[in-house]
Amino acid sequence: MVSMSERSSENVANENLTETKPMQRRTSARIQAVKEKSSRQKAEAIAERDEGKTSGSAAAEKPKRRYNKRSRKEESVAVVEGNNTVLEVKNETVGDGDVISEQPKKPKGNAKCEAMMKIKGERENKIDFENAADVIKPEKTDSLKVKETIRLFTKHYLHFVQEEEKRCAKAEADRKAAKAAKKASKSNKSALPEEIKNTAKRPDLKAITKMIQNNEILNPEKRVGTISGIEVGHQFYSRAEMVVVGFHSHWLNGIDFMGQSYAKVHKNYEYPIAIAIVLSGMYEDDLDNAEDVVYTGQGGHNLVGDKRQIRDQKLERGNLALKNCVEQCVPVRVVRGHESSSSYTGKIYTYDGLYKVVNYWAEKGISGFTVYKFRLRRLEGQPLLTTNQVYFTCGRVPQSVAEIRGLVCEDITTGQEDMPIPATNLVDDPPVPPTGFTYFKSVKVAKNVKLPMDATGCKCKDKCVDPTTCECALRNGSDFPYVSRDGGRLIEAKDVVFECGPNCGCGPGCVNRTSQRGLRYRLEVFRTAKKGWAVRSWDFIPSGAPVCEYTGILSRAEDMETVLENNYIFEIDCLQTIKGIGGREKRSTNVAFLENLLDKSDEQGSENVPEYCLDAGSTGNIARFINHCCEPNLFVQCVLSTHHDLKFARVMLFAADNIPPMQELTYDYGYALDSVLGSDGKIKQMPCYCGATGCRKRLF
DNA sequence: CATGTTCAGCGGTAT
DNA sequence: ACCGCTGAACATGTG
Repeated sequence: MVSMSERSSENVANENLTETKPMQRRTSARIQAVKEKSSRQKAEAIAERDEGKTSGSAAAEKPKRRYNKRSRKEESVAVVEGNNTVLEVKNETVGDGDVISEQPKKPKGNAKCEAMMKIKGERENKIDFENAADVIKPEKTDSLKVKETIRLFTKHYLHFVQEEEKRCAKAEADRKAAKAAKKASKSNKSALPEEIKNTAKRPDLKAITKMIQNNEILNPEKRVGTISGIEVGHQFYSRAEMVVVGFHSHWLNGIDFMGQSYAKVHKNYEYPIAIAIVLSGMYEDDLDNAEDVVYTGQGGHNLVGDKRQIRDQKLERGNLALKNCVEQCVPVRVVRGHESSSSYTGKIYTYDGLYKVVNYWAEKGISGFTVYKFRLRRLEGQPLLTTNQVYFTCGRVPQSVAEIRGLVCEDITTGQEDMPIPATNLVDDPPVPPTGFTYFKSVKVAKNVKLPMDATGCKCKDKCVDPTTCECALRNGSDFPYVSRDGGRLIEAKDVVFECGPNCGCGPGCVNRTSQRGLRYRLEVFRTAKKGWAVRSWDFIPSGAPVCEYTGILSRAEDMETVLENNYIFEIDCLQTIKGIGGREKRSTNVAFLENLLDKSDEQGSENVPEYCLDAGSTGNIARFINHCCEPNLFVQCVLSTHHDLKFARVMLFAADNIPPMQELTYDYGYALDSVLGSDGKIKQMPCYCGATGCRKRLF
């Protein structure tokens, strides 16, 4: 290998990317990052930069950038760490499944059951501060695994939604064609079957099947007790989500139990035993039942809406399993279903903790048939089942301007957005509104930047539907990147999304213009104690939905280098991300059209650093208030519509998860550690206060 | 808003 | 290998 110092600046650009990274003269925060971070490499990199400076080579003419990109957290003060994690340990330890399964078979009587609870209590108290870090380590990855598994599920789900939408569109087209054909030849009764097969209406179930086939189900083995990574209060947005994380293995049944087959593996129980139940149609009014529940067993239902019994229930299947739980003191995971607009399915399921099956009895139900009833009591020592967890969002989300506490500005957008964005401040005294910027809804272009507008459009009319003919769909790999459902959702993160633009024949309602329709959710800017301003939504945001664009002044990156300490600069690093140079995650799917674009940019000798950036320092939209998080709920997606130049790609933020109301919106700023240089030329560090379990502890 | 249809993995049983 | 249980999700129908 040629040693670094022997390289001339001219051949730098031709070197392979990994090697050239330390050679970059321009200190772009993300790009300059050295991926493998041995200190030796770092030292070499710095030495290289110094050399470039003094030698006056061509590359060195480009001055160092002295600002910190989007590092507005400098106002932040000291961090308090630890408290939260300790709490988490407590939560996790209570009701730990292993503790339960260690118990001998068939403890007799209640005394032993009580003893079990006590054992757990002692364990909980034993956890000390020093060991806490070790204990929670696996929990961190487990909760992340849960999140990732659900994201994977959503991806499959949206994929099947799209297939379904395609099928419906085709069916519709066929039907129209058939009608037209009939009109054309009236007498002819050529029997084109009007009825189109109604299959596969359940994309959620398709997604489950897919994940089973791919071995993507988390915790495929059933187990008693808690599931690591799923805390009390966890919200599921469909039954299917519970299946794919191994929390409740049926998408239909209320009672999940371990059958005889488990007797071979875990001999300490008499099977079947129930492990998880779903309380559906539980009305929010009977709060008294929160800790105490009377659950009706399964069987004998007529399986239709009127919910009437038509046969006697028998002590078998789930009922038998619950009975065995009484006798063997097996705790049961309890999930409650709630009607809620805060979900794409209209329902939310909350994990409300472990319950003990106290006793059971048979009685004659309303219709005169035998039903089994089970009294469940919530185990002690678990996180409180607060009103908020039962009512989650209700009551907390303001319904009108008058209800907003700490209001400091009614609408920071000055009426530009379709809905007002209020700002609140319950932190400062006196409460101050956000200042020092001008709200501007869309991107402004700097005087010395010429934005191309040369995208050739598709020839579709009204709405693009056929991905095999729509030119814009073809650019995305012969599929639209969005589904229409829920107002448009991105199926998965892409290198770049090609949307329809001004030269397309379709109208604004086209699914391939999903990110062009402005704000869809009632957002709020609120003041935090440690992180400055932050953003949250009053509405539920489904995973894959567009949240907002990052706007600012579209400027040449090199013009920014004279600016000191501008913390609101977003480098348009789409190209670099695709090439795998940047700090952001590499995405999937390479499409022929995109390959073409990349080749073209290579011919132009396009850089390994972003040429353009969005400066939201003085002018910008809501996105400039969104904080960084190491485990964020939004992701960055580059979008092209008016042109096909990756250097000027629009920057959109999409929901990475289903986001409940009032949860802070965050994305990963994408810094590589040690990639930002201060005005003194030294590596600058910035602590991260995001509070995620997997926090890197430093922003850069 | 009520009613109806379809969905597919599982636990158990028979082979 | 087969069969029946199960109630969620969603489409369709009705006033």
